[in-house]
Amino acid sequence: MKVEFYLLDASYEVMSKNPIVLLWSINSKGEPILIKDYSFRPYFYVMPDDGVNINDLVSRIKRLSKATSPIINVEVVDKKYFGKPVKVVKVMTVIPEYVRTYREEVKHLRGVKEVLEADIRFAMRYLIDKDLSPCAWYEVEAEEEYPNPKYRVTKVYRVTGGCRRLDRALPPKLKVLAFDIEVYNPKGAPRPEKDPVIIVSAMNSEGEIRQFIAEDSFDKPDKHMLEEFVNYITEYDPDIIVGYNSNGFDWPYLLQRSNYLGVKLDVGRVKGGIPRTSVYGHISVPGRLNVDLYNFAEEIPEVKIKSLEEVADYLGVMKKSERTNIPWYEIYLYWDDKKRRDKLLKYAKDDVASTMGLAEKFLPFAIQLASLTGLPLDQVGAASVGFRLEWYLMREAFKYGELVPNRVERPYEPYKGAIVLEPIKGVHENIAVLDFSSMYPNLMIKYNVGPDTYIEGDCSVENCHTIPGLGYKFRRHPPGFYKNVLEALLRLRKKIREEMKKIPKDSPEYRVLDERQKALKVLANASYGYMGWVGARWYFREGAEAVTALGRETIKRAIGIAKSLGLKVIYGDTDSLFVSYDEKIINEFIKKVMDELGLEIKVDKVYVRVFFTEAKKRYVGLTTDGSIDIVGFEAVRGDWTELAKEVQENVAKIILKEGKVEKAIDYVKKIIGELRKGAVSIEKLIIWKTITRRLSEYEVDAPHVMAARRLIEVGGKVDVGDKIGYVVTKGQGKISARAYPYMMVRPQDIDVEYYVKHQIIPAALRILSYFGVSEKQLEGIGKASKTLLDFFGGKK
DNA sequence: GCGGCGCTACTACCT
DNA sequence: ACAGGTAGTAGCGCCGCG
Repeated sequence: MKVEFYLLDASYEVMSKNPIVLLWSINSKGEPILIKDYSFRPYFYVMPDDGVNINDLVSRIKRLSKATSPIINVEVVDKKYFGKPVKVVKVMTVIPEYVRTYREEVKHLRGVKEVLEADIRFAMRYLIDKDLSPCAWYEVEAEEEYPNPKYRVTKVYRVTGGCRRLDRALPPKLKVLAFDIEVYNPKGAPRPEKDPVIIVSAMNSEGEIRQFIAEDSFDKPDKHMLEEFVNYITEYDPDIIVGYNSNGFDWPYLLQRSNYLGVKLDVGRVKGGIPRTSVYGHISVPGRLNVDLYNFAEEIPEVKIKSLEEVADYLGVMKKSERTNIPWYEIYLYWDDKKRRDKLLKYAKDDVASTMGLAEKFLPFAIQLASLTGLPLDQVGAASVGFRLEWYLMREAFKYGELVPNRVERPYEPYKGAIVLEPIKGVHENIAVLDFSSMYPNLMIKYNVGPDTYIEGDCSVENCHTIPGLGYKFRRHPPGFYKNVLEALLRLRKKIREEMKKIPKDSPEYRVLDERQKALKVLANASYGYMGWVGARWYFREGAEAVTALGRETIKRAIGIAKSLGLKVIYGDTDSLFVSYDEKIINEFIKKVMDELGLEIKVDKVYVRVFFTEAKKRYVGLTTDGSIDIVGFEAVRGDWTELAKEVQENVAKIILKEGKVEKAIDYVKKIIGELRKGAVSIEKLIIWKTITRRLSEYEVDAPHVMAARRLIEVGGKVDVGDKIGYVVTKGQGKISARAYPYMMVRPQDIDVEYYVKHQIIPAALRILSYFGVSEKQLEGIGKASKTLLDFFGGKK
């Protein structure tokens, strides 16, 4: 019979010494089903040394076979390695774990150059070979098996025939369960062997919220509640479980705590299977997709502090003003005081509702990324950009008959990057910002850059591109791996964008396609960085170096064209140019760039006014719709106080919109006055900085490091990657000696003068000093400054 | 013993 | 744990100083 299914995840089990691939899926009715494939066997490739008798090697490999997992097939196959045809030996065994064993033995055989594709996990191997992607629809020839109570699914099938992809864009209705735990934490960081889980909140796709609450007993107060929660999960039977930082906190805590309590966290679709740590540091729940939404929040650069409430606020899921908030270090107080428990429950409810809200925002994109890269939904978020692209490349390599290179440790080799122009400082009016569209991917395509197209030695102009300044040569034909892959990605994206034009913008299909084209763009844009990443399987420094060299050449020639047309170039960075805006000339410029350089350049935006200091990568622009763009300055940095950022933004607005320097000065003075009066709340004075290594590894006692140490002294926990919020207190000497975690400081102990001198004044002067304003003027001792009119290029 | 200077460490940004 | 280019703050060692 034919079975239609939407693939969620793949895993495998070994039954009586045979591997069975398990395809966890949803059928057309939305029911969970399991499709088993008994026929697939693990394998890897062996690359022989040059001149080795391959048949002799084959027989020597055969002799390694062991009874527990025999080598069932050894054959010579034709593949390609970096584009060159090669004969390799394909070694097949039975039990997936034995790939490792045989790999090690084969590696040491005489005449073996390399062992390849032995590090691809079995379930993923299956998906690649069968061209199956998670989060896509298929139809397979299969037979129904007797129901097995071991699996919590409606039906179990056994694959009997082929599988084909269905052209169905929309996913089935997936059951999502959001959850969030609150833990008793009187000593700061909670300890699983001592501190109980006090509340578990769960919300399902139907919008129902359930809260599980600990008992008020001294002995294992959370045991019963955790059992109830486990029951609830299996009863609701979600396809996807989402949390916020659940891989980093909730799951590890639940696992340790349940271990201590003797509660079995039997929440998967395989009876008795418990969550366990898996690849990319994510936690895998058998048969379900455990997605940590924090991974996706990390990819929003606009949000600097990635707490659930900040991210939910930014995405419009739940406004900060509408939610109950309790600082984490006070949670236990709300639990201890029974009159305040209601508030704690409300807080927990808001958290889980926000989490579900984030799921609605992030999952559509995550689903597209999963179906594109072939990584299961629960891994795709946890995998870094480099790994996502790499999985995509591995799938493509299989289709081209290309062997996947091994990951090898290499030394870091720096190379030259892009050009950044010296800006012309001051205020400029009517400026267009032009960008090359996907400059690096297009250069890679145009010059056929890649490890397999690189030519050492002589090559004629008709046959090769030569990279300016480097002399590296890349053959023109045939296209290499990167070119093939990138063209396919860009072509597909173009096709999707065309399809989108045909359907209504508010339809679910439109949204799916939009998320898909975004995912395609992410992959294409990562290709250059990936090629220059020493950890990449397809690392190729000369290629990455060639791309940046071509980029520099391209932008230089574009500047030349702009100048020849009489456009004034104000600034430029990598693939962008800021030029005087004259529609006619700009159109001519765009055309000429296309004709002469063969690359597309487009007007990204037009600034009515834009202001530069002498610094690169920093400017403020007033757009045609009246909004202010701040780029690079303190106002957009997460490690400056809210107060300083606000001051700088307002100064920028006053200057660019109204041109009133005096007004800006008065405004800054007013804020300084308020600060000195104590009228500024402590939240606006917190400096947030990331801890990027273990505290013992720091060479200098920077303020945020000292603050982190002080947090640990009082029982707090600091992990690599955490942001520490500190304030500077009164006293003498180094700032680090006076930097304390904000929750440890009373408002009257804040060193207000530090904030005047090191936050407000520098942030304001960054812009105002160009207009002749001095620190003294902001401090109060007034002196006339120039008016903005003096600075508008020659106008009167 | 201490202020000034230059260098280094560190973080976060831009494309 | 995709790249290099850049700005900026604070710490720290060193120098000179009767």
